[in-house]
Amino acid sequence: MNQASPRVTINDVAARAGVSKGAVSMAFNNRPGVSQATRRRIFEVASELGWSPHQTARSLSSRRVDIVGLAICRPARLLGLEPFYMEFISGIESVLAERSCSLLLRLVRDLREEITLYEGWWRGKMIGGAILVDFHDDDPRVPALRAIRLPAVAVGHPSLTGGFPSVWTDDATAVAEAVRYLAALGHRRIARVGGPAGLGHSGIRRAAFEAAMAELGLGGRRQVATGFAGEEGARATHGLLLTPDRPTAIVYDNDIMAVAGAAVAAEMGLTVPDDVSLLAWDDSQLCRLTHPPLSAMSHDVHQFGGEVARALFGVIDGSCGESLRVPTPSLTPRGSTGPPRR
Amino acid sequence: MNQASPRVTINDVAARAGVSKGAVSMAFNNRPGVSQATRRRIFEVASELGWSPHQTARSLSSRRVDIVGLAICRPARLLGLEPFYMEFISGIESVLAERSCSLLLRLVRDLREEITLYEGWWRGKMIGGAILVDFHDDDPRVPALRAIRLPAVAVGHPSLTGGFPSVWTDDATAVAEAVRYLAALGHRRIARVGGPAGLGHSGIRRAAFEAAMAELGLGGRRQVATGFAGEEGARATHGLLLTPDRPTAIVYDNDIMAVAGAAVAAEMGLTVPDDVSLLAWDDSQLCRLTHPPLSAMSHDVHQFGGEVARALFGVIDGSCGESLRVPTPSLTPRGSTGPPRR
DNA sequence: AGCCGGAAGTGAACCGGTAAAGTAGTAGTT
DNA sequence: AACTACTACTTTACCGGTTCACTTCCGGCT
Repeated sequence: MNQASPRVTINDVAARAGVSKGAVSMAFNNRPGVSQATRRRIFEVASELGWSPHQTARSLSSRRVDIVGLAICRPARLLGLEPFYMEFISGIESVLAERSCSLLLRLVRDLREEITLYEGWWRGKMIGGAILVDFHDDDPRVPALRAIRLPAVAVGHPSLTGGFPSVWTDDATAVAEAVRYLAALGHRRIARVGGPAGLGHSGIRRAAFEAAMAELGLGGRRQVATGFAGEEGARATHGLLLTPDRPTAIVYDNDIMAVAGAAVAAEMGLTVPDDVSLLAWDDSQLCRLTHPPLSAMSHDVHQFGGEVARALFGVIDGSCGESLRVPTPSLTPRGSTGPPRR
Repeated sequence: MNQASPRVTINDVAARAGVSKGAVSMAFNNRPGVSQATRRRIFEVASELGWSPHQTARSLSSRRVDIVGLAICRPARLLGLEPFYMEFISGIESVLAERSCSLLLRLVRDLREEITLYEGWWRGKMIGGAILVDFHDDDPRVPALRAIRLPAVAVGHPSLTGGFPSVWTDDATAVAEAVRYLAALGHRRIARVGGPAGLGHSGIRRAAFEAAMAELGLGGRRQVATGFAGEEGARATHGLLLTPDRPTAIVYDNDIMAVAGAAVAAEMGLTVPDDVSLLAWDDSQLCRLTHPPLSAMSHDVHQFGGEVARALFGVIDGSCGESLRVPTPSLTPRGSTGPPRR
């Protein structure tokens, strides 16, 4: 009866198995140097005693940490809504778990806080590497985190991530496809509701939209830069639909804004897609829960997260520091897009 | 020129500041024993050298960890949609950050995996405590995690959490309020679309619904136990609305299912709320993005998360191990509920 | 018999901090 | 002057692993 089993350490296991603690260590890191028989005995004793290696001690001496950090800088209320992140995180996890790594998550309010956080985590050796998201133009994280040599993978077009290896989707091509699709349906007044102006990928999409519209000879296009929140999407949609030559199709930068846009259209007595076509982005299940279901530029966010995690491992163990492009979001037409009413 | 500045440790700081490393340690943990002047000098040197204490080493000797664990066991795709969790997490974070703690997050597939994970985390001293969510009837986590003495706070009614201090909302009262509200509007055939049968809080709500209906003398009530996914909510709604004496009001267990329910109603040509009233639960912003906006039993999930974190600190430092009830979800009527059509 | 090589295992030195006991030095008390 | 009480440190022993140089032991080869 181990009445008070205070804390069992590698020493207890070693003693009980009749070996030195070095042997136990070797056994548990399956390194050569212990016979099969001894190895087995050590494992038996360990499970008998309910011992697992103390991660903290382990990483102190081995100088590797099985934790990666992720800071997300968006208002909390907004994050909850955005299906993207949870799915992204779950994708990351799925790969981390393979290596029994864990994810340290923090929601921050601004980039300064994010920088401070990463500095602390990295200098304090709490994390082995980090995942950086939501790049801005002239992102202050780039110089700050390069300076401390934080091993990191960025999410976003390589032109934005200032030298951090990145994983990205070809948003420009996807936007062009979206525009061409709507144009092919007969739309000529196409608008776009995008994320904040300073945000890198919003900028890319914005430019791509301009270019695609120009190429098709479609003037009068309108783009709105807003947040990512549903309410902002609603406001933007409202604004667009109240203009005299209102657009007959709207492309959104995420799901939430598109859903909000659909509600606004309904409220204004407009029929989707006859009066206005709506095209969402990301394509979470949310798109299938509305009526009509939303057409979307869809991509596999879960897998995307997985690739990011894999890339990070490449950076951490130095085996690979290349950027990686994952499949371009592809058009998934549903009920919310169609030819404009005559 | 520190060409290769390999790693600066407390020793370097101590040496450079002309004190012992003990002094540096005291200064950085603002403990008495160093004069203001020395303290200041130590900080100067530290920032000059870009040193922060090595968290791993620190927690090895001080035997405290500034990390708390959270495992969530729901299908990934589903999690992304559920606004609840992100908001909950952000609430937790807001309190953790005050103590510069971090959150270790993991998504698991089943309770066995969750148990294994917590055991590993706790035995490996990776976490100082944990947050347990989604209790089931006879939850296997209870005996397993009590056995290893994991400091934890549970989310859910104390009757479910097997002795773990818990933070909970009075769902039973809220359900009763919901039912009485709908009955007062004139509804007599009220249905409920709930979460999985085995899930603790679903059970509580289910029983409360039964009781409230019985009390009002309303028979013919119907409850469906399903998942939490939108599609499941849609299917359940579909089923309910196709019955001959279809309900005139439906209460959902979360936002997503209610949104999906609204789409189903629209698809079937039913008007909300005239033909059918819909009442959501949790009340994320999603409820305000549909048309009509969804009435909901709303509560402050962000704050709820915060209380959970605070309770966990109480458990970890032994100052408090009491369960805590936070405000009961309150009715927020919007456009999706109204009197039934004559 | 003597030598070599490899497998199995030991022991001690770390990793970078914290904590607690010990030491000056200084001021106040009687 | 001797004793006490503090403050401001220093010293030293951990915390619980990993790593690496070094010993043993054993079989095979010449």
